[in-house]
Amino acid sequence: MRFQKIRQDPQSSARCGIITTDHGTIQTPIFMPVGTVGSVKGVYHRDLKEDVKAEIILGNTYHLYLRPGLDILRAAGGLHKFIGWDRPILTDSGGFQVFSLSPIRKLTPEGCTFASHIDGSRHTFTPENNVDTQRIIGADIVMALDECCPGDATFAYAEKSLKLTQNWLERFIRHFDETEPLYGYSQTLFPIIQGCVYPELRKQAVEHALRFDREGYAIGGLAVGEPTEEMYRMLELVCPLLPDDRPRYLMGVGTPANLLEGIARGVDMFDCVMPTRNGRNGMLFTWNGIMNMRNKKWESDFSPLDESGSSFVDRYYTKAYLRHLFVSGEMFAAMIASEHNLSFYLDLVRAAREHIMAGDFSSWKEVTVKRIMTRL
RNA sequence: GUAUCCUUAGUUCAGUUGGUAGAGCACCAGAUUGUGGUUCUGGGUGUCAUGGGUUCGAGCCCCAUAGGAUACC
Repeated sequence: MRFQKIRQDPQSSARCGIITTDHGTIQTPIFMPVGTVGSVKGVYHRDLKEDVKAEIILGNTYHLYLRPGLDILRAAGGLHKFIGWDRPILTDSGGFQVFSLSPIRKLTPEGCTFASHIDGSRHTFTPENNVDTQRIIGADIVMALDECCPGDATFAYAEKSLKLTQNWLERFIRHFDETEPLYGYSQTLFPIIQGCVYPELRKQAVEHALRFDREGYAIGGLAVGEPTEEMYRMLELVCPLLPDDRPRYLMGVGTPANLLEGIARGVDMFDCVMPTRNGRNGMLFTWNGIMNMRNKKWESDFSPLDESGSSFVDRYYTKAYLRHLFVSGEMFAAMIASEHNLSFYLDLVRAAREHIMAGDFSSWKEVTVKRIMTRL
């Protein structure tokens, strides 16, 4: 993997760049649709590429490890071949899922033991076997195994949690560097900066991670219960400490406003379930604001979904029709909403890139944030 | 035709010795940030079939009418 920074915004920390992987290039800032189990829910790969214009998607180690399992993934020749996606893929390690999904979990210095949310069976992730697992999945970018500390954790808990994450990171990197990719293309690994909302812990986390000199760094443990302003403060603290010539990935974030504010603070990569999950539940993000498509007000609004959107679905389907599909519980509703929202998120980061290149990102961001977060 | 039972929110139903009604679903709104097509939160939207009567007061008791169910001629 290679990152080439192309342009720095003079008024903010926003920047443009290009990530090059063996599965193609990614223009940053970028939003990465989440495809947990090897599927961006409800969207054809064809539409993801040609309509949404996704440049990279996510998979999840926790889910893929449980189903279909490593034997199938290895036999398929890795996740790219298994799902028929030839552009870059990033996999999360599953640390967050162990924290958010498993009914039973136990963290030890060795690793984390958890119960499957599918059948209750017990499993253990260690940094070492997690590397092996992500080698088998074969993503272009793999994430270190970490503990995602809750946003309201005490300093003492956050400090202890960070120690564990740092210990796991050392072992993860050691094993990663001792092993080889399995399918003939290269993989890179991003450490994850934790530290909750405590500046000294975040600083410590950055210093520790930088010792390993990796090709990119992730910022985790944000948008997990802390106020949004705290998240922005942490980004303002962490990003300047990270090397200018490496991409920064803010994990799990966020709203359209979060993306623009993150970009302004120096973030290059984002992922979030919001456009797809909230889309499935009827929430549409547009340049003019946010619509709840289930609302009665759209019942007989026969105007296009989004006049200023670039997706095929934006002009082809009407608001009244989409509301009808949601109220009727049709899966088609979720498909249309997902495609629209992902298209909007990708449009949003593309517009951000264009304004960074044009040199007017900051002023554009100020007016745009207000507009896109309006409730329609 | 006769007998018995039923009729309460959009719907399926609950409603105590008579004190002017409640639940599930639906509906209306809100939440959702490294995904379990979820889940959570808030909102009752009513001519108690209709018309009379008894009573201080009726969804409840009495009479009539309408509609429905079952059984027997």
